[in-house]
Amino acid sequence: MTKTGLTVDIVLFTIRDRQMQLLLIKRLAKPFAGRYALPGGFVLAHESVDAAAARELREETGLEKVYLEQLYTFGDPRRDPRGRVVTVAYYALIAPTQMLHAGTDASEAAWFPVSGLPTLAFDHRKIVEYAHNRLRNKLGYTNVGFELLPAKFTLTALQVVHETILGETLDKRNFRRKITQTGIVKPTHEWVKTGRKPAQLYKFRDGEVGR
Amino acid sequence: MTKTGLTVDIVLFTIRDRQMQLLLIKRLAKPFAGRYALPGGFVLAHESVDAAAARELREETGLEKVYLEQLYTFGDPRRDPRGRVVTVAYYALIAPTQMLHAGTDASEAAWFPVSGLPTLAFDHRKIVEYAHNRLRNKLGYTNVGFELLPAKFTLTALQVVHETILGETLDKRNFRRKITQTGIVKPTHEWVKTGRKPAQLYKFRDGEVGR
DNA sequence: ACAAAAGTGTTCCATATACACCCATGT
DNA sequence: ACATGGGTGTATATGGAACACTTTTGT
Repeated sequence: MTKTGLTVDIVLFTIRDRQMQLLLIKRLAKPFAGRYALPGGFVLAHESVDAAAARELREETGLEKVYLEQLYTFGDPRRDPRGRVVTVAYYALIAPTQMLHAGTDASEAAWFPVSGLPTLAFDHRKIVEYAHNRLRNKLGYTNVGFELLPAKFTLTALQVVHETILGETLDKRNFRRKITQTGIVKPTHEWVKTGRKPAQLYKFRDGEVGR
Repeated sequence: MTKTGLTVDIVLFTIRDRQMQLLLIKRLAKPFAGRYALPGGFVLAHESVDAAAARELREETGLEKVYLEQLYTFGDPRRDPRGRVVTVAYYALIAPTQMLHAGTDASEAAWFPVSGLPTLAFDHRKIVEYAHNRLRNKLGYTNVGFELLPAKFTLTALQVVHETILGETLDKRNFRRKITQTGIVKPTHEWVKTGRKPAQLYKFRDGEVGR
């Protein structure tokens, strides 16, 4: 029974300034010391792989109870110069209003727009692309979009989320009709002064959907 | 750096007698000796996880170059009574015309309809359900259906594939129009006497798509 | 002759798309 | 007053769903 190293890596997305952004951490240790990499680390002996992903995310960002979904497992024997390390990749989504607490190890973490990433360690570039694709597809048949917004949001903010993920502009009237007619959002009757004219806040159908 | 056991398991589907069927192998060794399980085994030290899946499938069935896609990684620490073993699950599709060669280890292999499986070893029941769902979904936006047919097939045979995967009957005229109008199949002008009236054989768009 | 599977069109409905103006407020 | 983002309706095109009969052959 051969044994292998097993890690998890997390692509943590948010939307800021109408751009998809993701969190990278500057590596302190070899290999790839000084390079940016995805948050992640080794799976411990007695935890599930899913739990390892949640733990690493918590340790490196302070985030709990975020949307976290397994992506794909990358198992090329040469993906890690230390030797055989298989990684199970996840992606996570948070609202830009959620703040991060610095990790216990004071490594340097920073947000980067997906369209302007530095050179990444390991095969993390490939993982990011895989995650970005998954997110785009998933937007079409699920409600993942809401995970990138706070509990209450304007319809324009929701549209910006969709436009940013899809990389194309959408017609305002068609978008609003589709969203409101499916009953997926409920008006809160609260109003915010975001631009000039106040906008109504909406919330996701049944409360907060696991946030 | 903790190390864990790593296996691959393969859900090999085919369609026979208008039923989804999958291949199971009776385990000889402990744990779960005597129980049926999915074909699979340990990932070797220097092979990629994908290669391990292809190798196990070849060793246990003689099949090469079949459609093989990674599904999901199951990492509950209690899923294997021997201790920590994470498995990367795959699913594979073959035409019912493709014959299997018995594996080198003369273990007992048999086809079972998905709707009448025996009790399975490990968490393999969960893996099968995951694979079955993936296949159903994937049929809607890809051409996986063709992987369950020989290179040349009648439109009725293709419809049976779709009906069997979806578990519902489809309208013949709507189905044929959709298939032929997208140009996804080409008529071969060969005819087979399957029922009473001869039926035309079609083939998938560009040759054999990796079979 | 009859049973069995092959083959073939049209209508309707739902959903997606294209498109432009007025409104409330802050500066 | 004007600039900014919020909010609203209609017409057309497209894709999916419902629906029944004729044809060819083997028995």
